[in-house]
Amino acid sequence: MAAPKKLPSSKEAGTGDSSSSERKIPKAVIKRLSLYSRALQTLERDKVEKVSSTELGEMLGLNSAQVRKDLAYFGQFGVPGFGYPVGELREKIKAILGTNREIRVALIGVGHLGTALMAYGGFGRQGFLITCAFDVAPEKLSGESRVPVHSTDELEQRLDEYEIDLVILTVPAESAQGLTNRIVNAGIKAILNFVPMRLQVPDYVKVHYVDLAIEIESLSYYLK
Amino acid sequence: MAAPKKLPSSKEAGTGDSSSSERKIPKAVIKRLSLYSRALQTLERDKVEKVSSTELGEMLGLNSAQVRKDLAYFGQFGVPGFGYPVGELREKIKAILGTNREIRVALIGVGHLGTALMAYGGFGRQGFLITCAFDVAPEKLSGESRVPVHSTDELEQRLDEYEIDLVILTVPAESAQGLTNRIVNAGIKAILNFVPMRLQVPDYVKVHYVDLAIEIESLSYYLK
DNA sequence: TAGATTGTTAATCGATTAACAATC
DNA sequence: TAGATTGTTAATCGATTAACAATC
Repeated sequence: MAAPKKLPSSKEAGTGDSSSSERKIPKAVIKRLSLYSRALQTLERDKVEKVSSTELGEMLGLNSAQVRKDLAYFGQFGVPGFGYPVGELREKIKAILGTNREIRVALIGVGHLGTALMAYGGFGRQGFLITCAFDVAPEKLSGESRVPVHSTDELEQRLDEYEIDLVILTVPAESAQGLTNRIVNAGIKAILNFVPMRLQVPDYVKVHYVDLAIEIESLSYYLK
Repeated sequence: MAAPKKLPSSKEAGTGDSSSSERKIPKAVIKRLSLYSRALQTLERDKVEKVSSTELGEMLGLNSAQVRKDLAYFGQFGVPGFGYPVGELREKIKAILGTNREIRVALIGVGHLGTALMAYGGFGRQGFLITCAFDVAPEKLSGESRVPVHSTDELEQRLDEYEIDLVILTVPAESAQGLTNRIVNAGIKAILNFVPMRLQVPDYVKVHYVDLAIEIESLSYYLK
């Protein structure tokens, strides 16, 4: 295995400037931020120009205090007695999330689920572009797909070539860890993992797990 | 101060008792229960006969105290100085989850994602059987599919006919609430919802949300 | 017995909600 | 000004972790 490349250069070492003075943002807040973004998108489409924390909370099933507190982590976006300006707030949230630009995504594992995710419109709508895909047997897939499907042999150079930011992993469990090691070494820092297993990654890599079998199994507890 | 209240729970062995006297089980515990189940399945396959809370925790990235506490909600499954018997514990967890029997599932909305989920092996492996599917245009789909695809016109009678326990919802947002009302009226009590919107349901209906766009958008926060 | 590991209580940590002065 | 709603602090609630007596 090749040695890791460019880690984020050590600005943080010793200086302790930016990150130490900022309040730490809870993970749950980040997740709600993109809920807010989508709700605001809907309001914008409907030509609504302002929204209160109570209204936004009702749309999403959240407490109004929670909405205000979440937003206040990042600045003063609201106007007392008035509410929040819809368009402006959405832009600010997108900037915070970093989704005010196109995010380039690669998908590894073009099976049933992978194919469905490539065709799924929900990603593109939020500014995510599945740019290329990988599979062990690309030749039998490339015709079907709207995006190029490459061999996993070419993983490292293609991730670089396409300037990929984020990887969606939909491969068999046996190959998941090996591929993860390779993409991490290639500099990928965010993985959306559909493989039902824990991935070992360095601390600076963020993995989100989507575990369909667990979702359905834990649901069945409530059937009784 | 009064008499001691802790007693070795030998009376637990019988039938389930009234919910009012039971401690309430946190939602997070239920979700981990099915993680335990799957980990134990792996151990069983590998002919491992006992496991400690520490080992189980390491497999899943959980604290050993949490593992013990989670399991202790439901009884005394472990042996001090020894650990937990793998096969027995798995059986008990499956019984608690209610997945020690076949759970019959219907899928509504045979688009890309629906098709992928029908083909996805992970459900069947945990005892879930996708028995039938529904779509507004069943005729162009039924040939492709291994399970019968019915018109949504026949929703109520077919859910009854197939004795469906649980519904997976993969339809466009516009039709989601209407269909939800119908399946709830037909007696369905658990929904796995892939539609990116909140569903209005009575309190006794349990909905789990899988929101792919949110997962990926909130990931991108960590790219910077 | 000696060693290991449970079940459980107490301590800690984090997240949600209520309340209200500030302010538009 | 009068009414509305923010931002923020304090209170509450819930979940995780540490510690250890019980016990196999």
